[in-house]
Amino acid sequence: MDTVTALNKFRQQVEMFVPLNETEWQVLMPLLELIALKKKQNFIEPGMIANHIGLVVKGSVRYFYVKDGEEITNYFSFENEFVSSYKSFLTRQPCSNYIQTLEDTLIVVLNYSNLQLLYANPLIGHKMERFGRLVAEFYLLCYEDRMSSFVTQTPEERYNQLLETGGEVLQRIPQHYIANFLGITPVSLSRIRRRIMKISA
Amino acid sequence: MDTVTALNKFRQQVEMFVPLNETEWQVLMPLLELIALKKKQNFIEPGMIANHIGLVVKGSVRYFYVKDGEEITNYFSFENEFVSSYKSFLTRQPCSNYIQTLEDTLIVVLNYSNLQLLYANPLIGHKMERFGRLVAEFYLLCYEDRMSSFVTQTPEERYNQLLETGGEVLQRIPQHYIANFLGITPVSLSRIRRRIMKISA
DNA sequence: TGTTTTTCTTATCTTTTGTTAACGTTTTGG
DNA sequence: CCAAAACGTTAACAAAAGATAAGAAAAACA
Repeated sequence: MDTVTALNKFRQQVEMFVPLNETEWQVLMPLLELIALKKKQNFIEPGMIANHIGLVVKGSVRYFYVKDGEEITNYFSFENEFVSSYKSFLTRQPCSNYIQTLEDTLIVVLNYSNLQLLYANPLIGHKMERFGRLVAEFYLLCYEDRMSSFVTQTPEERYNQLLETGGEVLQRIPQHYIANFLGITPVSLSRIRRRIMKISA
Repeated sequence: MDTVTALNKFRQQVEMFVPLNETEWQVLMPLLELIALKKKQNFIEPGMIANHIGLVVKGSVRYFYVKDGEEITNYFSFENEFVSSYKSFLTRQPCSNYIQTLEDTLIVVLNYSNLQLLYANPLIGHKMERFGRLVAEFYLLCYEDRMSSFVTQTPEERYNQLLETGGEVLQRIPQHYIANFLGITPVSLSRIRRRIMKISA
């Protein structure tokens, strides 16, 4: 994928939240960079301060912690989704997790200080603040749903719901990552799958 | 607590995110309302569209779903915290949970259409958008932490962490609500507490 | 292609949690 | 102040999940 296509996908995704006129795009565009990562490369590592917020224009990433030497997968970002260690990015504190590509991945990024400049820019600041608000609100709702699912659903219910909503993406992700995502062990997910098989068979 | 004091607490809390000059406050203030609720009254119920975002200036509330006739407590808001069914408020879809006071409670609220007017107001829109963004980002980080805790921690670890961070607020909340909040049953929390007692004794 | 690594399943055993019910205590509300 | 409701603990049993290990299948890659 060439740079122009990548930048256009970024623009298109921003416009899902706020429309941009040509002038505004000309202010924003020069501040973007394109990062290409091979499979299993890290976008961020523990100890680093997340300097970029990005949009995955091709490929996918997973977020994971290392606890007692074990990787625990926490989240994913796929094509046309934003990617960052928001906590580190927003608080300017060192990150505590990895973000690693699951396949060869292209990410359009905007760095922290440039974003602050945009927020403060009278030409485009109001609209960028709105954009930032709407993105944060969007993810707030995603997180709220997932948070609730841990309280109101059993692991089996969470897995069934993921099957319904997750779509084809699930086929591309190793199952033990999904197990982590659901808050259970890979062995336990395997048992849940067998239970479901027996019922539907 | 009188209205003036309540409104001032609201202003003070907004200024934790963005400073307001007197002119701006004079724009914002007339749009606020004060809601007083007695203990166990509902701030919102399933089926309603959340029309207000509020700040708890006195008292506390809990969020809960009803599943199979059972109340499942999901979240709390205490003094100086914002309160709303964000999903319903932001998406304009009917709410699926209750928000109910735990004690006599005062809430300063701003309704949806007034907030949209503020966002669109050239005088104060940029700053209000920023305020909205920062609040959303703040809760995003809270939710992210809680979400992670379900993936990376055991119920016992979550309870221990809650003891460390929760402070005196925990004393005021019935334990079975806390159990729900941790994603376990009241019986199980009781056992966890006994296990901890034995270890520390 | 063939070898190594990763992934998934299965089995066994242990630990934890859920479920239900009983009991004593505390709180609530008339 | 008293009766009713709510709350927390405990017990017993069932169900589910964690830990560990082994083996088969699939994927990676050289």
